[in-house]
Amino acid sequence: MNLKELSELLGLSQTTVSRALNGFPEVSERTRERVQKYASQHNYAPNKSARGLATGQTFNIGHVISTSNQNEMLNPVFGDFVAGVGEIYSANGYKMILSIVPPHEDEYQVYRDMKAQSLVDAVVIQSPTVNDGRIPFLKDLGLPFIVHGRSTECDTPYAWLDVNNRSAFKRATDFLHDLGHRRIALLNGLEHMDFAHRRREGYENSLRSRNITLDPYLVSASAMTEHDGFNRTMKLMRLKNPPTALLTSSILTAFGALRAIQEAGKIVGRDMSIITHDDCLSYFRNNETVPIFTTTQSSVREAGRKLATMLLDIIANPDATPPETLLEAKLTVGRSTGPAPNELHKEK
Amino acid sequence: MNLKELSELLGLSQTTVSRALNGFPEVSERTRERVQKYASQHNYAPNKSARGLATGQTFNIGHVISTSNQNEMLNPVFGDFVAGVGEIYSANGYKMILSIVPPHEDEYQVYRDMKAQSLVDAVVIQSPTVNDGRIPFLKDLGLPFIVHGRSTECDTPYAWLDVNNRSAFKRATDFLHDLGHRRIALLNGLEHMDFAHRRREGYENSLRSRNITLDPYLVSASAMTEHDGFNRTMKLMRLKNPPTALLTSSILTAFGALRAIQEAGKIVGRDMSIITHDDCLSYFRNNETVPIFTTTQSSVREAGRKLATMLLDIIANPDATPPETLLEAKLTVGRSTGPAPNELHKEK
DNA sequence: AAACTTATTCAAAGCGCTTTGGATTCTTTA
DNA sequence: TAAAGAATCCAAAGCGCTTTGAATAAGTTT
Repeated sequence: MNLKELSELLGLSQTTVSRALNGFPEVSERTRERVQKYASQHNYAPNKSARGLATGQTFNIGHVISTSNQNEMLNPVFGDFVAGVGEIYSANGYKMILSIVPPHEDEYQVYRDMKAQSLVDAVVIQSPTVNDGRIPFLKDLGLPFIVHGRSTECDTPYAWLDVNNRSAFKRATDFLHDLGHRRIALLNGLEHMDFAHRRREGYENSLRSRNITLDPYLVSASAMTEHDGFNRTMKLMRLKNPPTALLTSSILTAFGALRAIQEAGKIVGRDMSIITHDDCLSYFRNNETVPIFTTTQSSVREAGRKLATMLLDIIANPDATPPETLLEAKLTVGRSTGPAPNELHKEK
Repeated sequence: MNLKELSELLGLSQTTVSRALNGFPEVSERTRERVQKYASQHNYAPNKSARGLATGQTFNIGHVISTSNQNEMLNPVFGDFVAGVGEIYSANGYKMILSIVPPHEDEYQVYRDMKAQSLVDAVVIQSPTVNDGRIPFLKDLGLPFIVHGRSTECDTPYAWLDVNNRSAFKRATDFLHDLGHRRIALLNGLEHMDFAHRRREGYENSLRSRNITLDPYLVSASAMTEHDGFNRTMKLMRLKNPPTALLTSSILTAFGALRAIQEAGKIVGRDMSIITHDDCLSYFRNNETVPIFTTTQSSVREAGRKLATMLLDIIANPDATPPETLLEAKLTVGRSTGPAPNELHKEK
């Protein structure tokens, strides 16, 4: 069923039917209703390609995921982010085009093609690094975009939505300091990632404000896996002078840390405190009456919803100044933090 | 840059340029090379909408994710599956269209629209249930598709790729029986899901072959989260006659179980054995020299690659009989299983 | 009743590509 | 050298929609 057939069926011209369905004012309510009835009855929907060709708008949004770096690791946050974004897209008639870039292939070429083929109206940049090259590139290419996160050292204005990672980690570290902890380890994500970079800044700011010098043995950066959290925590506990608290970048890492601590026969929240950032992943909720972990939390799904809304705004309004949104993470106290064990306790 | 401009630049007709780029034989190699050089030089790529309109092929594949059921829970497997599938798509010029269906909206309507709009050439069905209505629906609609998993009670033939869940769980249960375990708990996924249904069959088959009657207190079905694994294991350990081994459906659940066991001061692999199914999620590897868990493993990413390859075959060859692929999971012995504690041990 | 609005409707062009059927040039063969 | 056959290339139609500019019908005013 196409427009021609539908209009013949109705005894109207294609113009009128098209206008009726697209809500133009110059068609009477009576015929509009008749047209809509027939359309849904015969399950008519305009051909996407034809419409795209005629209007120049695709109603597609591109998401490009590069699997080249860090041995095929996928950001665990990916699923929930996409779910949040996708909700808004489908409520507004947009579709999401997901492009997986295999190892050793050029992510930039994907954007170039998307532009040349008129595949998408805009793209979303995920997992930005410090000084991310994609931002100037897309500006230059003239493809509208928004960044989930930010990119330090990128001076031109661009649209973004980010969690205030610096303040979140400053606050978390302060909280531990206030509990008496003096040796606080940071299990950070890979620090070329912008979010990890900022988290480290927050951590360092807190140390500085308390006049505590940073012990390089206490900070490490790597992929955010359970496995990794376990190994790094094991290593920390074997130090001559181990930390009394850990700050981790992901709930996955936190669970790894917890396993290590339990395996060592220690008790979390007494012998070792943990604060983790929590993206509120749907299959990893930290929402018991008293949560397992003390967290700085910020729902990545909700972030997706907000970001998508911003992007649709950008598309509708391309010449406005790029919007920016900074979300504050919420510090939620759970069972994984407690006062620093005193010297006596530590010695036995 | 469009075809018209490019052909004018080259002093050729649009026909010739189009044929040159699409590999038709009636254009000389010399002009083909010239055309290709100019095209890549000027970053020309055919407009996707125009091409789709002219050929009727979209080179899009639809993935529809419904978030309506089970309180917005996303299948944790989603990310890795999509990564595997997407690799094959992009190697073959296909794009993936991801459609998130918000709660309380009709997934079937999404398929209807995809068909009516000629949005996609085919779709992938994920997370099939027992007697999944989408299979007859899509057949009826005439939209090519493939199922990741299978659907018990669905009698018409359809294309699918699945892990042999029944044999995997039979084998795992047998393995535990061979270690002397007699009270084996099953922490299953939701049993309207086909994979969970089959896993339960495998479990029951093993019990039956050993003449062990099923204790309903030992089997439960729910979402596959860490939280849930923890709670269910806690409950099991509080039974008068607790199990000595657990069979879990996901590595997330397994980690929850492990946490519960450790928190109870027990040792995994001695006081309580665990076997879990492992989808080889990229951020949840179980690949140490001696893995933490004994698993039935099968990479969901690899499954995605295979499934995508099958689907492209179906598209190229629509009238062939629907292909079927059954993958066998690999039983990998790790540190989470050991002989059943003897009665003496159990009594203290 | 004529002139002017206003409300509806429509024919046709155009979006950028592929593809049919035909035209042109270049080789080969009789 | 002419005719036949390949090898190249091209003009134009068509895919299904939106949109421009014009036409018709109905309602209002003078």
